[in-house]
Amino acid sequence: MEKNSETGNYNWMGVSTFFDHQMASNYSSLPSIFDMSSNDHGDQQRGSLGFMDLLGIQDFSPSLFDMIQQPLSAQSPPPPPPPVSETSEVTNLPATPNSSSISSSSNEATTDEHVRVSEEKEQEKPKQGSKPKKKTEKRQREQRFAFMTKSEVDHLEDGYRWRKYGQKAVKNSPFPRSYYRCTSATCGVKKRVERSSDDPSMVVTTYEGQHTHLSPVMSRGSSAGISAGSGSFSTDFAFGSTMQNHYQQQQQQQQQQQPYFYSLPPNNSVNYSTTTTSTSPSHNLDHHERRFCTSAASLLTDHGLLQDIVPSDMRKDE
DNA sequence: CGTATTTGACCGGCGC
DNA sequence: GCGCCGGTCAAATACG
Repeated sequence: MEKNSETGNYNWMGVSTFFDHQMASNYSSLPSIFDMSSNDHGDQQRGSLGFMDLLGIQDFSPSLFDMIQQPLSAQSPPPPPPPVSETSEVTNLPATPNSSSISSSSNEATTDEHVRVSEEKEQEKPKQGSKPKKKTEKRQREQRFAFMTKSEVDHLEDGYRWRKYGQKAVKNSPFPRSYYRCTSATCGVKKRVERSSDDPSMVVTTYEGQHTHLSPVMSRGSSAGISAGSGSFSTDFAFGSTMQNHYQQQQQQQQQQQPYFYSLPPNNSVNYSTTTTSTSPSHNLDHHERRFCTSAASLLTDHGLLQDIVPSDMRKDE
């Protein structure tokens, strides 16, 4: 299991958006992305993730698992392993998962999401498996990007196609962890999906590696996703695509900051208040709250758009 | 028949 | 060294 000891500090950024079905319907051209309630195979539902795909998952994270299991420890150097369970989540979230509203996803079909993302630079890990490869080299992992999503479905649709290659029971959790790999032959991106034992309504998704190709959805309807800038999801698309390029550039020049996270559409789509007020059962919208945790200090110093979209109290890292 | 999922076995890392 | 555990493999199975 990876340790977060090396990760040190996490800087959390929170982004919340809300998703309404109507909006989703406007993007029928991007079926899978918004298909949160449809049943894929009868029992397996799919959620949507929109932005992630595109994230290109580049450099990130100490897995959320660590964050969850050792909540604050990552942020506070002297890790006093709180016997807590999910305090961390609560702590970092503007609205506690439970209380939060969202919890009660008003619409079944919809999904409220609370997302937390952790970022970490991990070393690349040689493929393990039957054949040992360079075992002398310290195991390295792909960069990871983890986040939590409040969702009823485990596997969030993110625009890419994934093939499940394993599932394991997780210690101290009644929920299994599923392992997925991008179906693209040349793409080695992997992702793990598991439900938080502390809050079953929360799905923890960890991406590892970066896509070497555009998402199927993007290639097929990129213009729709990017140009249509009136919804959080469209934002996600734009975000994702740009992020990919953005990160590639970053990797080359290793600099940069500019929390590109989210180029928000003019009118809304991002509504933090909904996150806190979503508690109201009568709410019709699905809420998505995404939290990003990045180890890049630079991202923190300059919040860029985040300054506008993220409530100060959400930026705890500061 | 091709593709995706399931699931038990296997492997390696890590803590004791 | 041993056992636990996370992660992956790959054969079997399911599905369209």
